[in-house]
Amino acid sequence: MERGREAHWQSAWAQAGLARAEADPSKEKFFAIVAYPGSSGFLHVGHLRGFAYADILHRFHRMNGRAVFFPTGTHLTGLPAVTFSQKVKLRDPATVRQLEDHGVPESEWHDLEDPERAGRFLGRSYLEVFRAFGLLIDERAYITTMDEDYRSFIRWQFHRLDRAGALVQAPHFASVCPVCGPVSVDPSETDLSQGGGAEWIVYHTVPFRLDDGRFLLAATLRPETLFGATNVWVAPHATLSTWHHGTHRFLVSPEGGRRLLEQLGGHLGAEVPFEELRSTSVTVPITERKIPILTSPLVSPSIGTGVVMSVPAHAPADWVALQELPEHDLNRIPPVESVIRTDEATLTASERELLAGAGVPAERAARASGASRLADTDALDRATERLYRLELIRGRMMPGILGGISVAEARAKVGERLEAEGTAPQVREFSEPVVCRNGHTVVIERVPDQWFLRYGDPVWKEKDRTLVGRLVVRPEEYRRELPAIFEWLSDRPCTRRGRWLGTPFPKDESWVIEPIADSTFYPAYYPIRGFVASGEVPLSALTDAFFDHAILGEGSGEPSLAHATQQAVRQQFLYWYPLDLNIAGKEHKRVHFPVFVATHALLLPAALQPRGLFLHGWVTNQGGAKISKKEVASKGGSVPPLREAFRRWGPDALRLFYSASATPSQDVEWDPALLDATSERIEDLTRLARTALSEGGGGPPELERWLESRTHELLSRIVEAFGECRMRDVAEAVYAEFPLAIRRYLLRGGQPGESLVRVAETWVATMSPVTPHLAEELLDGRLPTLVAASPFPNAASFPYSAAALAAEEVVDRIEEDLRNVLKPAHAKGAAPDEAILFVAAPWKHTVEGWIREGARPEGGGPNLRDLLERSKLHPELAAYRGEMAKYIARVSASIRSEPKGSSERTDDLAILTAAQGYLTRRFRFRSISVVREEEGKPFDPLARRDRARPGRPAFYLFGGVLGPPASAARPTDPLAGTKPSTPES
RNA sequence: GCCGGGGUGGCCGAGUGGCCAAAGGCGGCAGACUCAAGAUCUGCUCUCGCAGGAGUUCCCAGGUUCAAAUCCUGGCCCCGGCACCA
Repeated sequence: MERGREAHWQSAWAQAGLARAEADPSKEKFFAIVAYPGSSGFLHVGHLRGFAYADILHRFHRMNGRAVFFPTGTHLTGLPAVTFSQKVKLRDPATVRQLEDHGVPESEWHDLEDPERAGRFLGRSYLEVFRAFGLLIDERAYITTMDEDYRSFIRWQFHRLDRAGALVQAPHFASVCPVCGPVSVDPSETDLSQGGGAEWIVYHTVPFRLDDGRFLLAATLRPETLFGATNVWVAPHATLSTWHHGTHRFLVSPEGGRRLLEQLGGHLGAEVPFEELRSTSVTVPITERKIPILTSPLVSPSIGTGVVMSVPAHAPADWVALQELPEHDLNRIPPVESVIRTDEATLTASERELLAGAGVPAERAARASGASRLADTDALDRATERLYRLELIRGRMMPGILGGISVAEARAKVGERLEAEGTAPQVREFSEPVVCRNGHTVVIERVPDQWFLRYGDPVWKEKDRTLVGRLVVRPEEYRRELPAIFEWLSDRPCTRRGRWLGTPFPKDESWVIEPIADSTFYPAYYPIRGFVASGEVPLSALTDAFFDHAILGEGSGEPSLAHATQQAVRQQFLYWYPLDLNIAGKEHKRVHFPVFVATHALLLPAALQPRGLFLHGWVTNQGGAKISKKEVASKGGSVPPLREAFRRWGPDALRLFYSASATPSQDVEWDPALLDATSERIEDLTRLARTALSEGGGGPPELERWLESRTHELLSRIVEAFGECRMRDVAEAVYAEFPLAIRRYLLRGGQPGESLVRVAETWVATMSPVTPHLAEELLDGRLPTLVAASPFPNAASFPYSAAALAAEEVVDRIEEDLRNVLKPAHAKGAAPDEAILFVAAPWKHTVEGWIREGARPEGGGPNLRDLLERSKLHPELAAYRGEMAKYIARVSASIRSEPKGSSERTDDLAILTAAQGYLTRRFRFRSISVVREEEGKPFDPLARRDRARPGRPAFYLFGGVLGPPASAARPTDPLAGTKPSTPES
């Protein structure tokens, strides 16, 4: 298709008003959304997959006579737009290149330095992309989350949540930049310049008591190993801070002290040089053992509390540190003994390898990993990780300790016991340094008065469960997982402090509602938005009373607004709600979907609950990773920006690519070569469709019947697949199997004509949901309306004939059999070019029917004797009784593994006679004759004719160099250079 | 660790007990058409096979069954999630 034609059809759809959702009580409705995109930058090819699915479904339902509503919006809440505007301000090179790629004139850049304006600008750019992609979105309902009306809606929503008791305040830990405020630590590094991959590590602490009542507070991931503690480590030349918490005094490194202060409060007191403690010892909690304090370079004061519990039997680093210890220190520590055992028999090969040799486990693991000095940090880390993991999974405590329970249990038990004493708080830390955009180190801080949504509330959860049980969820794997996701769903912080975009939290405007929390219920606002956009409902009327009435049917509505208007709003809402389908990428599995479902479950009555969720995979780069913005660049980048993708392949190729290259649940790998292939495929189909739509004499009636039956079959399958959102199956049927059927028709000698044209028009119409531009282009001028506005083809308008399908299968089957025999023959240089086909005698039909009746699914065929007995009741079969036994024996063995399917009785003689010309041409034979098995005296030296079965004729091949057949002179290689014989009709 | 999903031919990817040696696409090879190229069409693309067949395959090892890619047991490996991320 000429590239410009897409724009032509898009404006034709716009002119016909196809995208405009019109409530029509005489029609069923279909209302689906795609989770609206955030505003972190320009869209790329990865973003369009969900939109493609949504549009395909909306188009399908529109063609089926439903009123459809496909709205969208832009999510401006949070930091993404802030960050984007910041990058514009700083003229970040990658961002500048994007602006240039998208043709944004430099004069407008200044405007984009404002976060809200930048976000709105990005939202508008998304709409342009959607139009160019051929989406039929009703833009009258377009929202951004910073629009005044949307914020009124959100305020109302939070009032309702509050009234339902869903909001609570509680202490919370959060990542915070001490200078810039709260930040989100995630791989997209929106807020960060470093450390997006950081995880939270939660350390247990172990308080080692000094004689004067102070505690040396060690941090550890494995509190259960305290039974094997031989000493405590601090860094050489360390100075320790005193952290006062409650009535207790703890000695920790200065950094550790600050961390505890941030997370747990208290205050910091005197600094203590380690020298003061050098010769003292401490008491291990629980065991009450006395152990020394020693120094080692293995300790980093900045990690944890800067104090380390040494367990040389189970921590490779401790073991190695011990080897480097001066004699006089070594003498102070108690003997090293294992406190955890692992059962040799349960180990895998690689685990056994880790624990090979003699010594305590840490010693073995260090040896196996090649770590002998503290300087071997990589090897030590490896040894540590493997041993920790192994002992956690397989380990049990030694029999004398805690009764030999498993390590996992022991860890929980020891942790609990320590905490119960009030002297062993947990301390959190990032797994790697995290640095904010402005270069400050991000820390974890306690927020005492964080607002939460109580998703964990048991009463609420019960409502979730009920709804989840009723939801239609695709794909199936996700449906299975969903109940578990709701079990895990727990209270979520729903507000933030800082310079985020968003709606101020109604109960306390010093907070801003957090991005996930303000996008849980918004589909309910879409049906109303049109009234606001048109001015029918002024902003001032968007009060709680208004929404109570419009969405919940409660109260009498907003007094300042005409009753009739409010009735209309309410009707509109009730027409479109419930939402039929919420479509989103798999990243929303645990983010958006659960809270979307939960909020609906809480706020709406059963009849208005959402009906379906649809989760799709990503578009990934060639490594299988989700596409990131960095990869998108017109030059050199592996993923082109959308404008260029549309220019190169056209929107239809992209849409087909998204639907056809993987099941919706799977990721599709972005591969330009595949896009090239897809767009070529569209060209192929175009040619085929044009041929099929041309004038001509038609084909033999039996062939047309077959084509129509195939069309019937395919249409049923397509409609069914649409209904279950199996878009890949749709694409396969429409873009692979349908053309295959048409090619077969042409190959079999069918000509374009009335029948083929009707089929081809139908076929092209089925393309309209997935490749709408192509469909319009091909049927341009042939339909009274646009294809997108015409009814979806109906299988019932094509007669279905099982006999016609069965007949074609007979031809297909004989082709396959002939090919099978010809292949080895040709390999040997033989080239038969004449064939006699023997059609099975009528009695075989009868007998084969009996065999099928008698075949038992659990195996074993019918009894030979019974069948022969039965045949005695049929005098007309008497003559064949001899052959019959042989035939039954041969056939009943193989019949079990044949399809039980169509027992359609075929008139093989008529079918093959009709296909004679085709077969002759196809195999470039000189002649093919079809005879009844029992008739005449055809040439059959190999006695093949006995093999004939109903639907599967026997044959004898001869000619070429194969044999000395009836006629003598013929070219030795009839395949070479021979023109196909002209088909007789 | 816990929860979930997986491992299929050169590649992508269908396929949940029987025409499955396994759809479809991509790639490759060959042929037809053509002065030629391209496009298009046709065939082939695990091994063997002068008669429609046989052998060995769907991560590995066992098992159930007349029959296993599909069910069961054990193992190995991979991916995702478990956070103030839309």
